[in-house]
Amino acid sequence: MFNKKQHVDFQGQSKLGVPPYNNTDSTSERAFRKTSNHCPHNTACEGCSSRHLSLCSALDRDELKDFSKISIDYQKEAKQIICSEDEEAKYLYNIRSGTVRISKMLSDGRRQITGFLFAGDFFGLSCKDRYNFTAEAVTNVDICRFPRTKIMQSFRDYPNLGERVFDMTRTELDSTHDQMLLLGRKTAQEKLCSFLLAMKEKLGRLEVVAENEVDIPMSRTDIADYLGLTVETISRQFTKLHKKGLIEMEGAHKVFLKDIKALSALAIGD
Amino acid sequence: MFNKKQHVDFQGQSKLGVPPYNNTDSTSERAFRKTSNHCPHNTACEGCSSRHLSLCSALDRDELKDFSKISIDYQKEAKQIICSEDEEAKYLYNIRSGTVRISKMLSDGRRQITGFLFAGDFFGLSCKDRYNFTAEAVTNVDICRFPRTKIMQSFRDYPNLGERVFDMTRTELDSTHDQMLLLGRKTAQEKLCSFLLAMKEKLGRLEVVAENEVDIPMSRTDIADYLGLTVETISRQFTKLHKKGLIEMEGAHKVFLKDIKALSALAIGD
DNA sequence: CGATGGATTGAACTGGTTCAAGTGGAGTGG
DNA sequence: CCACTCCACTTGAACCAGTTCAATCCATCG
Repeated sequence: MFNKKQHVDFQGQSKLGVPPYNNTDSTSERAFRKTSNHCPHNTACEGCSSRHLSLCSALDRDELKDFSKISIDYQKEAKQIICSEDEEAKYLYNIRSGTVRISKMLSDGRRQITGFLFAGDFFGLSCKDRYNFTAEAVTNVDICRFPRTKIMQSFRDYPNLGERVFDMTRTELDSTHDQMLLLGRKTAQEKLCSFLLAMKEKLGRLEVVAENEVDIPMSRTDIADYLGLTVETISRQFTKLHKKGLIEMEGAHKVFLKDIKALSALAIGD
Repeated sequence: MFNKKQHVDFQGQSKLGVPPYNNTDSTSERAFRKTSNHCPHNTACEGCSSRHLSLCSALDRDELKDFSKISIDYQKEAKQIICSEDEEAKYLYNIRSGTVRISKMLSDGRRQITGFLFAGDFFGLSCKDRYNFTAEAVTNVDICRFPRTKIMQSFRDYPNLGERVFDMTRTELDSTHDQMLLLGRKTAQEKLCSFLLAMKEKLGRLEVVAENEVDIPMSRTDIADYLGLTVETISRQFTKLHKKGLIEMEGAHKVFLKDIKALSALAIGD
């Protein structure tokens, strides 16, 4: 695969499941220790530590060293734009830490967030030569960027890597179908329950927190635009779940899921 | 790529753009002549004519002959199930002619159709070992089926083929994002206009019909479940577009788009 | 010709939106 | 350290797009 190629662009997002390694703040340190999916070479090597994250386990150490050379790392502050719709799609991005939102807009400002991405996820893998989405930092983020032409060559050079990314793209496609069911057919309450459980699942792999605690990084507006609702509805549904005794809040962003079973049932409309 | 592999399952749908070749009814004959993307070996060879369709241009004639051996062709009548959610995911399916719907359900019967597939499209490409969707024949369909284990090996044997399928998967992922924007943020009218234009686009490649004619193969209920609306709303929106003079109907399934420009504007909320 | 099932139409209803006001916590500056 | 501002969030009340329920139409088929 990838021996010859015309389309070298990118668009796609996938959960890669390997949190940042060389991040120095304590949360991320703990986060790294939590996952079992760290540097597969058992050496905390340079490649794994800084360049490509989740992709590293598809490569051996020497391959990794070469592969790392084509990327650059940098930061974006919360609310900054990483790339915009219709901009030339030059790069594949891999998130090393923080939260990113991927969105699309209608001309009158209506916005749909198609996904939230976390440490280990990548995006920018499309077949078009322009991004057809906007990516923005929700929190401060560490990013790793690969020129799309070069990474397409890497997929050819390292078939395991290409195969890994293909796997992740298919997994991502699966989850967009779940999201379509949510957007098209679930009620506001079902949507919010599904969201909270999905966040617990995703963030649970990256952060060490109490069993049923979820630290939601994004605003109510973001949640609304992700679930196809308004801020007001999100707020009311939080209140409703609280009154039912299913969740406890601490500020607007820390949620304790008091009854996972009941929330799961609500999430699928049982 | 695809030199070694653990996950060999499938889930995904992609537009491949090559209509059936050896189909004998006149519509399909014309359809075939319409596309320029036919047998790339200029021989109307056995492989291209019956087994794999859209994938054939990624292979030379000998490769194609081998590749064809792993598939079997068969038919399904309208309304029959091709594969079901939670059933063991043994096959990748390629549609040779007809229309298929891919859907997901909630336990109380609410249904979301995540996509309609036509000649040249494939599905069943997931990372899970069970399908997480149901595929049903909307019209009578000719299908070509590949055991997933064997086709994964084919991707390794013929890198061009694997790369082609990867491309198609990414394209499919792109279009699911457009659909999420539609489901989450568009009004009923915008949804129907978007749908009609998308159908014109897709079917226009497969059928020879008058410039602005669209022959919609699916029922109002299917359209509703695809757009996240009810049958009644679909019906009312058809009437509304007709009264505005933007479309003309002939029976419930033949639509003439009288003003593509206006419909396009309505589709994106301008 | 009556039966069956999809499509349309009408009328009442409602979940979620819209608009508007109020609350609370973090940051700023006097 | 307090007052002031800002902005995200919450709450309330009126509204409405789309749903629900019910009746009817209409094409096909035995």
